Amino acid sequence: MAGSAANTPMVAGGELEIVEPLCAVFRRKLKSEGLKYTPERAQVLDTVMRQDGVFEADTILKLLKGGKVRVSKATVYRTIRLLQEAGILQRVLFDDDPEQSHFQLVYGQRPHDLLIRVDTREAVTIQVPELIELRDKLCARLGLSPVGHRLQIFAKAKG
Amino acid sequence: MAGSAANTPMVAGGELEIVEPLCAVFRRKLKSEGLKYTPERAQVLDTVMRQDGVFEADTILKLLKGGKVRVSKATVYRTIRLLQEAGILQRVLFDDDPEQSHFQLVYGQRPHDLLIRVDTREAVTIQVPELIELRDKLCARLGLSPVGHRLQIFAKAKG
DNA sequence: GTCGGTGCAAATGCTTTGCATTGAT
DNA sequence: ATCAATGCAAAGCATTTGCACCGAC
Repeated sequence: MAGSAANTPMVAGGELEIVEPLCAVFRRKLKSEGLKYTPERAQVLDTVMRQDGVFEADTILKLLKGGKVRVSKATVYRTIRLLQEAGILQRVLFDDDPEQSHFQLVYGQRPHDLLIRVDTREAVTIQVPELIELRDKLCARLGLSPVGHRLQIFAKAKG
Repeated sequence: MAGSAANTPMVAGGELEIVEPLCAVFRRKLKSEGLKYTPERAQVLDTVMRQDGVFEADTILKLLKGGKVRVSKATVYRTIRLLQEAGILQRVLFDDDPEQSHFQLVYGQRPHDLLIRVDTREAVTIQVPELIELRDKLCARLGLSPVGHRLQIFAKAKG
């Protein structure tokens, strides 16, 4: 199975197979906890969805300034937390910035792994299907159920 | 290649093949930047080395209270940063604790991946040799040199 | 003897929270 | 109509920094 074209790690461009609209996922999560789908939350989700790659809470806040709906800093943070719980967002770790939290979209079941160029600080989303196999096999051997994973590969220009 | 015993992911207990004493690694890094190997830095390194799995700056600080050498909070943080730069420590991400940074030892060339139990919040070090192959292959295809990686697998008790 | 390191405490900056008011269901 | 969500600003907290003194090379 190794080496087949379909199983080869691929860099995912922007093409995304969205099985279900993200807002539906979010609404479901909210409803399941008796929470409300407010215009502010909708607006935050909308802005988050437009993000490409890794972003920060502050970025979202700034993008929302001047939008149709006024959203406060507190609500941005509160909503980001909800989006994490909903499995829509995931925090990402950057070694050189302990202060700020970084996020990425991880909607759908497919994990979005990252290739981070240490020379350019550029982060590209990649997909490594074999990793999921590996992960599931390992969990099975330990008698555990995989819940998810997170991979970051660090690389630099050859030379 | 999949399925061969030698290549199967393994849980690494505590057995560590240390090729070179950690303090030698640290001293070399310090010397290379014209920095000094002080008793405080030695003490922080010593305490860090005793840690098993993931720990926090605050833990180190508390363990150092009452030790032979008095080490301040500032020095603990400054030293942890140096240890990160030296490739001895790496930050680890916990989704539910954005405030505090978590660290783990990553001395030696072997990456220390983590299996995190979401039910018990327990973190176990694992080794996944196939991942390195995968990583190197992917980088090669993109014309990049792998520098390192970080993997966290989240799992819970089966049921 | 020099120059960087340490300790202290104050500053920093992201994130969270309390409370009065507003708004979704 | 009700009960939770929002906004504001203040609080909270891990981490960083300025400065006077101390110690390794």
